[in-house]
Amino acid sequence: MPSTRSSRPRLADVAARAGVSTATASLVLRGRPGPGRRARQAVLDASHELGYRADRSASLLARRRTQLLGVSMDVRSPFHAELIEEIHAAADGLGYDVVVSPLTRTHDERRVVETLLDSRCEALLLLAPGLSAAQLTDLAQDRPVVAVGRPVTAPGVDVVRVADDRGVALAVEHLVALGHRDIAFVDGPSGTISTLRRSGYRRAVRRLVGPDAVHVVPGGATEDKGAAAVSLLRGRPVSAAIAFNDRCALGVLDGLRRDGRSVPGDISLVGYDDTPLARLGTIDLTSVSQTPGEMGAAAVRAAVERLEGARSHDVEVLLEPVLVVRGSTGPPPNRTMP
Amino acid sequence: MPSTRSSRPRLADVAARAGVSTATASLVLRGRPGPGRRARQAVLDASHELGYRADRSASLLARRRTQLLGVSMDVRSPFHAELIEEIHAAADGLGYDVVVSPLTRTHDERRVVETLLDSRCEALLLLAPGLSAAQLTDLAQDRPVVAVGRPVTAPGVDVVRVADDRGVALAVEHLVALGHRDIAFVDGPSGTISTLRRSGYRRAVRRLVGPDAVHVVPGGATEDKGAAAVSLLRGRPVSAAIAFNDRCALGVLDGLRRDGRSVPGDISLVGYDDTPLARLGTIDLTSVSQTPGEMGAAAVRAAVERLEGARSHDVEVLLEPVLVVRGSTGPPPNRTMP
DNA sequence: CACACTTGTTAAAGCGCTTTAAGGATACCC
DNA sequence: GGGTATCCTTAAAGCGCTTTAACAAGTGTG
Repeated sequence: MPSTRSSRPRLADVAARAGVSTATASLVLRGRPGPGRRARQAVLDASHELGYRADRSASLLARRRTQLLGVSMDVRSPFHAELIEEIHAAADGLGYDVVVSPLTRTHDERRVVETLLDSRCEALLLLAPGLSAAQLTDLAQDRPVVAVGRPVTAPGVDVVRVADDRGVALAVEHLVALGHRDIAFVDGPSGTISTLRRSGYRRAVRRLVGPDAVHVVPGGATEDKGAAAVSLLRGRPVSAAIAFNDRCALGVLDGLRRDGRSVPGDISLVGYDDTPLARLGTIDLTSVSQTPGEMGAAAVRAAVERLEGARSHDVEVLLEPVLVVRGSTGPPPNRTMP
Repeated sequence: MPSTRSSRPRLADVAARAGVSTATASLVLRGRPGPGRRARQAVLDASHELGYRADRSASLLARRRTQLLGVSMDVRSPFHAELIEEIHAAADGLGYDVVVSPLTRTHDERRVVETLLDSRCEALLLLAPGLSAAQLTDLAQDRPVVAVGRPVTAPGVDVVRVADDRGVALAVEHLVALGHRDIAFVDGPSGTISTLRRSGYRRAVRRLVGPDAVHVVPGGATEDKGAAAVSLLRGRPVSAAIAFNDRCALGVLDGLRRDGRSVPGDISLVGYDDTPLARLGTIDLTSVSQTPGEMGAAAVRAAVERLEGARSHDVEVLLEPVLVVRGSTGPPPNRTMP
């Protein structure tokens, strides 16, 4: 009996209209081999005429595999937004679907993970997870877990991140190539990431300029910390600065301008993260990109490899950052380009 | 038989362990009346010991109502991010759950809506939908549809938005109260929203200053348009400007500073949207907020009213904007506060 | 023409939960 | 002690789809 309710058509309705069983209809609609030309066409027509769409809950429930990847994200982060796009696209290409659950005031990471698991996803991609290594390992007991963008050592958990030290080194190389020799680093907040970036800076400057050229000033992750760092930049002749991230760089930029120093005329400036902020016409900041495209693809790949049994050992995917050159860097003053 | 698979525990496992039927277990776990103290406690204990979590697909499938609200969002928009937070919180409070599907390069609005419908959500909250009025009306045939933040006239569709003209009027009132009389409006791109904001400006200025004080200069929605508008501001003595939105305001701000004019010393500036950008320490822009908290709550309320049969006619919820005063506005130069 | 093979199709058994109608206790009253 | 109202509890029937195993029907063989 075709459903008389005004609700959406059921698979049974399509099958009835096509004059076949629901089994055949199901096979056809998912492009599985089996049904012959006649049946196939009939089902397709019927489905189209009825405007049929499979009920996802029912499919998921009946299917062994769900082919669903659960992604947690900080809904406020533009970087996560970019990652989501890329993850979506990459998953699509591999026949997986994505369910995202945003971290909000009312839904902390634990709750988000639960929501994700409740929707039967087969793997978890956690963007910059705040969970402890132990919690992550625990989660990874029952399904693949990929930590994206956070350097964490948790057995069983795959990690996809960008080489922070290499990113800062790129910035140094760029500035040195422009002729700079007095390059300062405005440090970030204490933590793994700052440490990696700072040591990347140290090593690159030592190598390319000399051991005495290292000049790290305290800063932070926000504009005000960057602005505050500007006064510390006066102690030594500095023709360029690399900031911990774009927000910090923005503070530095603003502080410099208030001081009457022009960027990049008097001083060149490099940020980190390549946020939309950096791309704004009025800011136009040279910045190090974490290549969200690569990260998203790598994260999906890591999860799918595990799911399809192609790998059972942990992996850490270390991606190469890319320097995006914009208007905030140029040759140092009192010098001409070679 | 308790499931021997290593998978998560089933309801049947909990029931078995508690020594009751799955029916009782289900009732207890959803806090429904019926089961007595003993059974209740036994189920709760068993569930806890097993770490049981209900499978969402199965619940949804079995339940009549899904109590699910589908939300589409532009994953890049910080404003949408705020809305999502608020919607989530509001829905939570009314016993509804939210499934969000982000608009991305690979998933346009049509596809997002389909995804949402496939997950059995009972109503659609579309943030700034791009669909035509006809398409929206069509969707609203089968379920409540709420258009959030876009003024659209589509029969059957509820609309929740902020009164754009009132927002600009607030800005004018604030500036006039500070003593300004020469207030320019940097216009936005052509469209409904610009029209509303512009006319709000016109009416407020006519009323509070005089018919000749109206001064609209062409602008746009982005920084470069704002910066370009600065030169047009020189023709007339202007002590304050209201920009179409924050991004445009940012351009104006930058242009003014380049001209050597200080904000708010020489000229006061007001933006629109109260984006995180406006809150940055170095920008500190007075701006009109669209009150995402109110919008989210109103949108959820609109959907739930329809779902629970409390209303069957269309409704347009027009919210009052709020002016957030920051450092970019002050008294005009050569004047003392009264 | 009986035999094994394909190939196309379907009946029926779930997936894990909710819900309804019916069944068992228990207690209370006349 | 039988009747009945009150509580708890549960068996069983789905929710809409997928999948497996079995079954027709058609194709060649010996």
